[in-house]
Amino acid sequence: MQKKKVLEPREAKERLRFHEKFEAYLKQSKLRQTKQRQVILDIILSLSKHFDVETLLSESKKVDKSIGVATIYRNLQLLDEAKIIATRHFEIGKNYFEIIDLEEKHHDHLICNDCGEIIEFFNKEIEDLQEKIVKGLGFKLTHHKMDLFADCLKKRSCKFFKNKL
Amino acid sequence: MQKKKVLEPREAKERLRFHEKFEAYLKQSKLRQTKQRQVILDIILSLSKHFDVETLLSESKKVDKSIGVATIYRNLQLLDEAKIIATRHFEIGKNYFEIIDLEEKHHDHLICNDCGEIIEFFNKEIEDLQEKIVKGLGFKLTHHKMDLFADCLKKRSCKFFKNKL
DNA sequence: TTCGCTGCAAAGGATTTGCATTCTA
DNA sequence: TAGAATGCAAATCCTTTGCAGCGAA
Repeated sequence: MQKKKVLEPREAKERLRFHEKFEAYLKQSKLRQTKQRQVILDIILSLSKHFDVETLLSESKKVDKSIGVATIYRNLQLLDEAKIIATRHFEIGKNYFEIIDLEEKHHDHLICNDCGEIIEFFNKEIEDLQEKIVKGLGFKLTHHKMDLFADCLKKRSCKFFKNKL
Repeated sequence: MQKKKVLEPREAKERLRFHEKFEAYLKQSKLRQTKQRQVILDIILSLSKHFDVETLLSESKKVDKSIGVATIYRNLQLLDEAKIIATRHFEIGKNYFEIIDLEEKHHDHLICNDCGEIIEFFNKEIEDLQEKIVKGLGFKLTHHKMDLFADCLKKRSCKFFKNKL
């Protein structure tokens, strides 16, 4: 099993590559580069890997208070199409978005019951079993969603626990 | 791996057991039995195992046209607490509900990309791997959600395909 | 000078809530 | 009879849309 990924703050060089990827997508789709699009992607890259609309909107407004919700939603859709972010829904009625690593590695999620922290992991054995099961039922697997919910055994290192101190 | 479960129409005897379970929950919680609650549970038991609010509401209205949405939602919440149904969210913005078998067997889902049909399955190997992964990350698994999305290889037996004929 | 893009506000869809009324225990 | 449950409508929450004006190419 793959080790827990440690999320480092994004470096300038990496951010540039995301901007280039978005730019390329815009050009290819004959869409325009705008100030707002730059700001939104900038903010996304400064947020933690998993974020919600509310956070993105309020952070974006700090840079340019005229940015509206509609622009946020329209561009999240665009970034999803450009495969720069992926849309997730861990709970009812609320969307989460996730920055897709440039290396494009698939992974599943472990969600901490105590603090809601999301940990990514990948396990080849499970992926293989999924293929096998689906095939056995007469289908061809296209994609999947696997979220594991768990209690933290080392409460001291849990974000939630820290907040209680 | 467990075979695909064939869903038989619910027998009167089984329905009675669901009603008894709900009744017991209501009594224990010092809540009241009402005509609407009976109707709603009746309808749920007559629907396919996975259903949505819209279907439940329209079917319930056929029995008692005065039943309102609020009552439906309030009772779905209650039935969830009573562990008679479970709330699911396969896609954004729409909830699905699922009748929990009296035998209470856990299972995962395969969702057909063609017709949306939901097939249940259980695989011990995967369950064991999940435990192992989570433990390795310093957590204790409490529950999980695994949904596999797939294309149907036998289009002829696909609900979606049939509708096209 | 085009259109795509934006902000705003209004519209939507799903779910919830407030309240007067009805009804169960 | 108390207070739980209901139906209705209004209110929320999140997201989408329509439109006139703005701005990138």
